[in-house]
Amino acid sequence: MDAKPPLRSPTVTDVAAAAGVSPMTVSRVLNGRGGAGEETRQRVLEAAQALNYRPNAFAQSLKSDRSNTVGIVVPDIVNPFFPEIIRGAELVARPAGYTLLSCNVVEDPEREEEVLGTLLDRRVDGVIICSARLDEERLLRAIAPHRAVVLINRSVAKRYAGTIEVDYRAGVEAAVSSLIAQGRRRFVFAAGPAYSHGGRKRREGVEAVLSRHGLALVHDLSCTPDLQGGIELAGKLVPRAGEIDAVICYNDLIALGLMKPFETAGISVPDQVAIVGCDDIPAASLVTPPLTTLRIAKQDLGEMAMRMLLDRIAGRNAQQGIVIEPDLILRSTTPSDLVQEEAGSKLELAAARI
Amino acid sequence: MDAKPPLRSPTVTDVAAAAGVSPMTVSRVLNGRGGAGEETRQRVLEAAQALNYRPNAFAQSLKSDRSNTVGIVVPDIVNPFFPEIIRGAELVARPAGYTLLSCNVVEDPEREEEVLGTLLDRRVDGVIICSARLDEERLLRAIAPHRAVVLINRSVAKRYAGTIEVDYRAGVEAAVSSLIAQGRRRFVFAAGPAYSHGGRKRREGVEAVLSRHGLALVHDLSCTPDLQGGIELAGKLVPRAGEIDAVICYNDLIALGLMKPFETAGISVPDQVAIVGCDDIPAASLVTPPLTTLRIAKQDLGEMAMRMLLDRIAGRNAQQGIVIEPDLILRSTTPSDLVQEEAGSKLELAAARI
DNA sequence: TGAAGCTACGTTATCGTTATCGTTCTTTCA
DNA sequence: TGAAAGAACGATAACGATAACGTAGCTTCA
Repeated sequence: MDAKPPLRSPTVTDVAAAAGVSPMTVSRVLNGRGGAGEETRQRVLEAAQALNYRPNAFAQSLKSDRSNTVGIVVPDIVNPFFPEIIRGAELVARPAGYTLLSCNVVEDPEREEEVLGTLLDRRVDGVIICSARLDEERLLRAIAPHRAVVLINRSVAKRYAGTIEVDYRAGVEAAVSSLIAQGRRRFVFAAGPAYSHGGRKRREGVEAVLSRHGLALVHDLSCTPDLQGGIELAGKLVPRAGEIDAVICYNDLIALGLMKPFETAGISVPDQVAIVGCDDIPAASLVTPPLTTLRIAKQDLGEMAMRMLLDRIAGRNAQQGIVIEPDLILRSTTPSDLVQEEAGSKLELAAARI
Repeated sequence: MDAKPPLRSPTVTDVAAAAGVSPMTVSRVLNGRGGAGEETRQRVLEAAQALNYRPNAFAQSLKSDRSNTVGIVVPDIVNPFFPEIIRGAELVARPAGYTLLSCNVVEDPEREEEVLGTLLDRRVDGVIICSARLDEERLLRAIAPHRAVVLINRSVAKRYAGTIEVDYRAGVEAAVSSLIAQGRRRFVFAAGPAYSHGGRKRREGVEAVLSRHGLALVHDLSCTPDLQGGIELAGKLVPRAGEIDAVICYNDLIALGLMKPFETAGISVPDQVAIVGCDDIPAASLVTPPLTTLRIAKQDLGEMAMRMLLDRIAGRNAQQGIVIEPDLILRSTTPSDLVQEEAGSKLELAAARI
């Protein structure tokens, strides 16, 4: 129990010496490949146990050309949307014998490229990329050398990657439709990062419904997809509050960022201005008034992505693209005759769209 | 640009062949060790570029016995406290040439042990462990084989690991003192995981101040350190609301979890019951009323931990233990004659304690 | 009884990199 | 002019694990 940091960890050779056999026999025993006598097997196992032997993953990977490691790249680990995805992915990866390497890109395309390179150096068996911010060409170049790729919220030619997309467009259409039904006409779209694929889908959803009603966006403003972005955006919107009556936000963080400044400025939500978020992060239901938003099954998303990735690594490219539908969660930042009960309330989108 | 997944990635030998030199020369050039002629250098660099060569990290690690990888273990990546720490750690690790392997333990000691083993298999050069949940003996056994270890919020004999601790005890004392000054007498401690070291410190802080005033805890209840835990705890506290006038919570999530049920039950916060959280996660300032809490510089914490770890990896064990002080952020879940302004308000603890 | 077949191992070679040492060729200066 | 020093590079071996093959000893049955 006197644990001093061991200068060198034991190798197969050490175990072999201790058990009085060849390294190969140790390998055979430890990998359960058979071809070793029962008595020898016991001796080897005891020796390995005694030395606290652990196979060197580098040596194994070098030989086998498989790292049993998969990567997941997220734009910002501090955004509550992503940790749940990571958790889902990990929940699937670990029982399958894979270690998950999660990489944070801090919303920086350069970093995204760099990180995909680092993952390549580590010879990951596959990568999941969430909300890739790179442009098409650089993205393709970055994923090309990878053995298996799954993209979340980004589409790309099928041969390059599997995709899982949230049908933001439909979700946003449901939200906007519901607001129009309640008489709102003067919409603002609080877009997130300009290069976001999901952001474009959301905008399409807003514009589609508006144009169907002969309306157009009053403002289309971009900001960073975090609380600070929402706060800054509020600075621009407050002076023009009279011109608007609804804000559709790229995500919940932006929406939450808007709320305090609006309250301070005496802009009442939802009476004067309605606010809709996206993602349904935990904080959305905690604030006052609780935030109307699009719920996405984040952990499921991570699990599905990882299952798809493992399939692709194994050469089974059965599922090429999955689309999941968000649920419109009506809370109190949008006016409503019937605000849903909080517990377990879900309005299936399919139903919500006409 | 026709990017089909390459069956085999190029090796030094491929580059060497392309440049008409030996593999050794390629290695020399790419590692900038000198000992290569300028003209040769150019040829090699061009060849490497053309083949899109990337050194195999496994082979390098196998030779050098260094992985340039460090691990960080957190109890729950979905708890907003931890992603900020991870981000801080990554911000320091990457420029130093290290890849960060972050592992999620889902509040399970078994998993913690398993994960430390996995990291060992990957031959990480060091590990940061946040809020280790393992008991002393198993923790020591688990960290012993690691080359360098830094513990966040857990102490252990100096020879085994560097430590960074938040002085929760002092922080909680400040919070409780301030409540007592305002006439609160009937305290509940909403403890988190029973095996949490930081939790014990917090309890000590509460009890120290209470006993100084001849008081004792009315209830000492444990729950999971997440929203759900707070909600469940509220179920127990609501019926006994008459017996209490202040709840000190293990963390903000528990505190936030209490608030909605309290509101629903007509228990007014802070008039009837004051609530104090811990961590100052973003949601704490967004809810109504905003949550009084202990602010911890989470990203700094991650950065410091990583710097300490890199020092230890390099053999510089200068800093053995660091203690950081939390700031008591007085918001509106505690009564106050002078509620602090939100922007930039910090009450330095040293000052807050008498 | 002896050839074939099987089991239980050991030997060798290999994955990709790089430290070490050796070789060749050029330069330098007594 | 020749010995010594240095520069530029190649050959070899090793990191740890294991696939492929080799071999010794035993069993089996014509």
